[in-house]
Amino acid sequence: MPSQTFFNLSEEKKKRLIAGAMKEFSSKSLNDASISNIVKNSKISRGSFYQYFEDKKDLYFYLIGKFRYNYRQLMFKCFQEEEGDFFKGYKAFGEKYIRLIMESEKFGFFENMYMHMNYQINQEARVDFDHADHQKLPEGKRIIDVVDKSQLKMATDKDIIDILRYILSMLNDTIMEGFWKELSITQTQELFVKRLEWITYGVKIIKEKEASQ
Amino acid sequence: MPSQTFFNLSEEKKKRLIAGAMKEFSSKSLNDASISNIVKNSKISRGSFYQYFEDKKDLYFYLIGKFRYNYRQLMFKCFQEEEGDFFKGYKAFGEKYIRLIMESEKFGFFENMYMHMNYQINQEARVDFDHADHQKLPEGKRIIDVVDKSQLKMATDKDIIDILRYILSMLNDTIMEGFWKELSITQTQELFVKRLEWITYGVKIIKEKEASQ
DNA sequence: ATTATATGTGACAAGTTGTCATTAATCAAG
DNA sequence: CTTGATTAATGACAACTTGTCACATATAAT
Repeated sequence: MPSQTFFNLSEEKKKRLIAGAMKEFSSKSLNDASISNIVKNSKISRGSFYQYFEDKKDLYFYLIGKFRYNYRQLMFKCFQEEEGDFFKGYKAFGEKYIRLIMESEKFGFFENMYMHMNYQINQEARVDFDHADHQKLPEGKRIIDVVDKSQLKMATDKDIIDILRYILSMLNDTIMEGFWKELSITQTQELFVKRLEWITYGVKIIKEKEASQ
Repeated sequence: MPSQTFFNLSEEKKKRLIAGAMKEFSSKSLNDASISNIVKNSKISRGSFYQYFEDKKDLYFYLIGKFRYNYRQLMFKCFQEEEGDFFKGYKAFGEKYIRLIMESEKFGFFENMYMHMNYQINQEARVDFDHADHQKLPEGKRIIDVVDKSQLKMATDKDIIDILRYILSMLNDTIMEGFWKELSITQTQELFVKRLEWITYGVKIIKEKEASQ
């Protein structure tokens, strides 16, 4: 987490630093980016940088948190609008989310983020993120409360959360694939929906007699 | 790709170098590993290293190729044994594959590989791998020829390949999760089978009248 | 005006990578 | 053998990193 010193900074200086960092991270991965470049870009001294941030990762996670769309809020809204329908709700959410990421003016940043994101970093960032606790849903409501559980085969809340989370990781995978193969927004959305259909309805043809499965 | 010079090396020297590299990569990610350590470990000069490999990645991809289990062969065998049944075949393959990775004496190497693998690296390694062309199935047979397509909803071969490939990426995700959460082999296998069931049979309860879906 | 406290600074040690002129070993042919 | 030609090995080097730290400079509080 950035130090208090950083948050005390004048808006002008904070903006300068964020812009300098975004410039670097928009063309380079976390690993290839250098602090030297960032301090040059933002015209602050090296010593100051280390007064604000522990290291490069600390700054990067801060930026991810700052520019990460509030997907929980969006997901909540989509499920609500589709009256809890699992397929329709997630479809709406996924399509909107893909558009937000791929249409963002921070395209370069997100592209690098997705292409170079690994499990380790993702988990670390998530811990950071959860800890910050920005993202509480209104009135303590949880996504799971707005999903129509009667549609799903899962019995426990734990399994429902599991499947929701798993589809989120599928969505992220699909976005990566979209960036890598330079798919259009529409193509990426279609790929996502195809996979969502697989998971929702299954890939196997079930014959009448074994339909009890 | 390593240079011809590397392949011309005496077995002793090659082994020394591979061992020195494995030592480094077993406790560090690709990014944290240093060539300086590798050449120290294997007692070769810095200049020689660059005569054998373009850079750190070049060596790393070579090792991945070398130690990567021949999953295609294994997959082929499993589908054959289960008479092409999609669920049974992939279940058998996934369980065996998880055991191979997590029981390997190269655990540290694989753990680091999985935890720090990102889309970019994965794709680059795959290109390297495909190019090397080690891994041709016997007699030009393809996995798709041994899968019972009549069980699946997909109409085209392209879609079948897509779903097979997608489940492979789900399997890798599950292994990452296993490493991260320090799950046992059995727990990781169970998680995989649960997800495979989701994808195979769908997560949604289908009522009689809409069963035509 | 005088302490405290909070910020800003760049030179620095200790590390990294990739290169390259030079030296050493190996091989082929007269 | 000996002489060239090819191929391989070497470590010093420039050019970059990163994180630290003694010091300079603001700002606030008494």
